[in-house]
Amino acid sequence: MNHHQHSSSGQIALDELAGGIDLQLTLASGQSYRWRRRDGRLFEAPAGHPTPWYETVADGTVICIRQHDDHLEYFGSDGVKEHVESLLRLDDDLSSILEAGPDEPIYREAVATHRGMRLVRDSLYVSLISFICSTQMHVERIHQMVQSLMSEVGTTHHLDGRAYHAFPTPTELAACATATLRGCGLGYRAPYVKRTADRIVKGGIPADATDGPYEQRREALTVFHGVGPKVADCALLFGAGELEAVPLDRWIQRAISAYFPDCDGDDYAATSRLIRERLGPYPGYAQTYLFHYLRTNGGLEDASATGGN
DNA sequence: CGCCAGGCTAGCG
DNA sequence: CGCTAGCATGGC
Repeated sequence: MNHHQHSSSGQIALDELAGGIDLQLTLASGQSYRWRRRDGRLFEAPAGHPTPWYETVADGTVICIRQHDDHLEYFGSDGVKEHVESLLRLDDDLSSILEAGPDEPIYREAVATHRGMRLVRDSLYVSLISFICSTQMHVERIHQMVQSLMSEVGTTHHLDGRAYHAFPTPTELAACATATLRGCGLGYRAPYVKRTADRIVKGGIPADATDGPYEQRREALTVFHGVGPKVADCALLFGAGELEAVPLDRWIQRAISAYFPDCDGDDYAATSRLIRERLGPYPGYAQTYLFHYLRTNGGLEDASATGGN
């Protein structure tokens, strides 16, 4: 299949992107796990520019992209440019979004350290399965699991003699034996993924999970096995462009006790409301900066000790 | 070796 | 309802 696809390529000047972009940071910050770096070392910073190629397949379109000093270079099958713009949220005015964030020292440190990280825009389905895999797991290993699902179960596309793997469709996942999914490293999450894929094949994603108020959509997504409020928030933020969503994972919970103790509510929904009020007009963006900063810079070590002020 | 990782489910009281 | 043991797996 996909025999002679037309290829397409081009450039996007960085000064056309308000706030610029750090491609490596954006694709290796634990938001999307569908990207493969061609040198196989996604989580090591590249030596310089141009960066290695990053590649994936979305909606049957092969997408390759790398960063130069003053532009992004893309290459792939027809429609690659539109997919790049959408997947990397190139329409976001990053400088305005980051500036509008909360006037909190920990947030400003995170932005100063990781400026250029954009949110991604995957599909709800891809994010849902990816984050079902994410529970009790390191970011690096989530990436291994998803990459394994793509290469073992997903459809292989070819462009100019090179092979690219797509994220498996619900039908492809549902057709897998649980043992196959365990073979991809999913562990106890294998039956969660299988049952969720089965359900999507039979009934799709319910309408109240894709339309309506944010909190209702988060609740609606929990009908899927292996999906609680945190996984639902990740799916909505990274897979449905819901910038209101603030996934309350261990790191953010710790940040709340250390920096925003008054936002510690009685349950997930209550804490979510309190912290969202605190994080400015784009809570999901602020959360992603905090998460990445705390996870990679040990930003909580000294904070809990110096309680005073 | 024991602990931890972008939590959730099931089974208790 | 609220509470929590158990869950697979690999890296440190």
